[in-house]
Amino acid sequence: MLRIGQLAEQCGVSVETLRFYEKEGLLSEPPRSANGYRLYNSEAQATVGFIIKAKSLGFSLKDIAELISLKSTKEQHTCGEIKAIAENKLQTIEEKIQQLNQLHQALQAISDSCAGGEQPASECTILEALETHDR
Amino acid sequence: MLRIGQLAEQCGVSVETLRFYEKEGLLSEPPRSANGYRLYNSEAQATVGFIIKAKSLGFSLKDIAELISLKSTKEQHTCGEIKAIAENKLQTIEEKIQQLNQLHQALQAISDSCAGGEQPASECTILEALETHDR
DNA sequence: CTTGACCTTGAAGTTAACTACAAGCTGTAA
DNA sequence: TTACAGCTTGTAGTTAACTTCAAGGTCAAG
Repeated sequence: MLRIGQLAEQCGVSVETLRFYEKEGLLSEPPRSANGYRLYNSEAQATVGFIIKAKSLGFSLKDIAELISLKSTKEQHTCGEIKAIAENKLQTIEEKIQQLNQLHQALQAISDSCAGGEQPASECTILEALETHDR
Repeated sequence: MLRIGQLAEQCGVSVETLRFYEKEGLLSEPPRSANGYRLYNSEAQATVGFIIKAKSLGFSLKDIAELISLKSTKEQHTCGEIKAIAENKLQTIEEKIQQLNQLHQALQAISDSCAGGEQPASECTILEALETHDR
């Protein structure tokens, strides 16, 4: 059984983050030692690992809470349900990428139009482009 | 001269947003009518357009404040200075895109490993993958 | 003369995911 | 015994870009 500081160290997060996850319902309330310290078992450790991994894959804490609740009642749920969440997230990521690509293209075009260099910015084409509201 | 509600309508933002931009120093304090109403001229309108356009290109309000301050003293600055800001932003966008691409690839692989469908999620490979902390 | 749209100010609320702080108890090493 | 690290709780602060609210002044129409 690990104390909170040990679990935090193992998982590479802060003690405050673990208490925060507990408060948010991502991490269930662990048993306490006689002096009131939280004592975590390896299941708790796995759950924190799950949270960190899911976060690194772009899931929000809200998403993760949903995933954990499905996970804890695996038997009552289908692979399809889980996969739908993943695919939904994939789509969100794709949309973000597309938006950023458009952004990049537009800004690149504006930036390319300006030679840069030492001449005064009085007629800088970047500033001009930013003033122009096409559409 | 436009009152704040008219300018807001013209620009497609809310009245509160305009007052917020003023408070943040993006929009200079306009003259007031006898009754204390803000009165905007076409220059103010152009500035709001500038803000909106720059925002749509991924600049933060902080970036935009900097751009506006350079803009207002164009003569003392070079195209190179302006272009550097644009290129910096382009790089940030590129980094975000790359991160999202990596994310997408990892999540896609995990999602693909699961057939989906009606079988119970007891051994769902997505949940398993989320539990696994490789690295 | 009253209704209603529009304007004023300043302060507080929103969302996400923490982070920091205050005040105090516990356990161990010198 | 006295530091000092580590634990407890609850509350407040952070960032970005607004949004909402409260309380009140202004102006044109009916």
